[in-house]
Amino acid sequence: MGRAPCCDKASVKKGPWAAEEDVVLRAYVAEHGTAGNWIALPRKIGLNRCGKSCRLRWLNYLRPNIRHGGFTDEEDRLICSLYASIGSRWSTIAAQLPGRTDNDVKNYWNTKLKRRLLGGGRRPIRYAQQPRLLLMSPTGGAASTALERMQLSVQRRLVGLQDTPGLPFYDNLWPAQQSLLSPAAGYSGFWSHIQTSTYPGRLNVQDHQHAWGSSGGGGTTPMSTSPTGETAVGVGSSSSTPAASSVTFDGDMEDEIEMLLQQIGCLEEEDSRLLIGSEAGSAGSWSSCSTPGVDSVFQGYVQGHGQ
DNA sequence: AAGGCTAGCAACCGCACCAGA
DNA sequence: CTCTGGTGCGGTTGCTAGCCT
Repeated sequence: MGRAPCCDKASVKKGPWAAEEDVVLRAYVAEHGTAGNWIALPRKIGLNRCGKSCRLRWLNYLRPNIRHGGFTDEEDRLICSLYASIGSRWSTIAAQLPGRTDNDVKNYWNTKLKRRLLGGGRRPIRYAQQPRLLLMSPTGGAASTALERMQLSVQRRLVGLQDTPGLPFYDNLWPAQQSLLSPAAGYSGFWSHIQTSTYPGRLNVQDHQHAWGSSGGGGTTPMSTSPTGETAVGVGSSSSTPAASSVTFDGDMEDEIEMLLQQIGCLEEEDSRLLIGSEAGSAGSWSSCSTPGVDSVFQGYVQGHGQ
């Protein structure tokens, strides 16, 4: 049984806002503010609208100092960098862009940036003959899109992962990193974010959290090394030994990801090879990203979810 | 000129979280 | 502690204008 709807959807007006409605809403909010109750607001001012609709209209369109369109190159870079580091946290990303709304940023990403990054000239995925880094989904399948793999790569980089064959993922982290990322320490947001944004409906965070257990460490190994030498990176696999998918990505796909990462200006060429290839090497630092501020946003995001 | 297609964007939907009763 | 209402957020939908054939 679901909760009661916030309004009578059958009787409230839906669809595009009329200019008169905008005037009424803008005038009221300018004079009285929202008084902290959007649900009651439309009744007060005689608008036949849902309170949530009023709030959305105000936040995304009527609020002062809103900018629409005309995204600058700097904003493009910031959006791409933040998306790669924290995923589709549009409100967080929008907060870094004065005058931009989360809806605007989301639409801009979905219609322009994503297309620009992944658009024209995509090569078909070929199936590899040689062992390569596998970016695993929790169900054991490879991450299906270049974006997903890009996110996983960056996330892997962000937790300081290094390729050490035979060592489970979490055992491979520094103690400080383990405690930072441990759900036991209260930091579950990062993983739940990964679940919802990277693997909607496919990632079992609880399984992932189980990987630490109460004593931390052991159990599920979201990163594992397969018997064939393929290194699988996953988050919260429900299997203690994630089956290596038969799907791997050959040079073309790696080229594509490398290109994407280079396009958003976050990786030096040498670095991206370390990320994507199976060679051992240091994970580098996100602070080397050419877009200023991304590190601090990510750290803030981490801290915010750790409280 | 007309029909189909696509991109862009405003708005809706549903879920999660939080605070207060 | 539980319930309930309000809010915030991300994903999705649907409309419209412009482009293409």
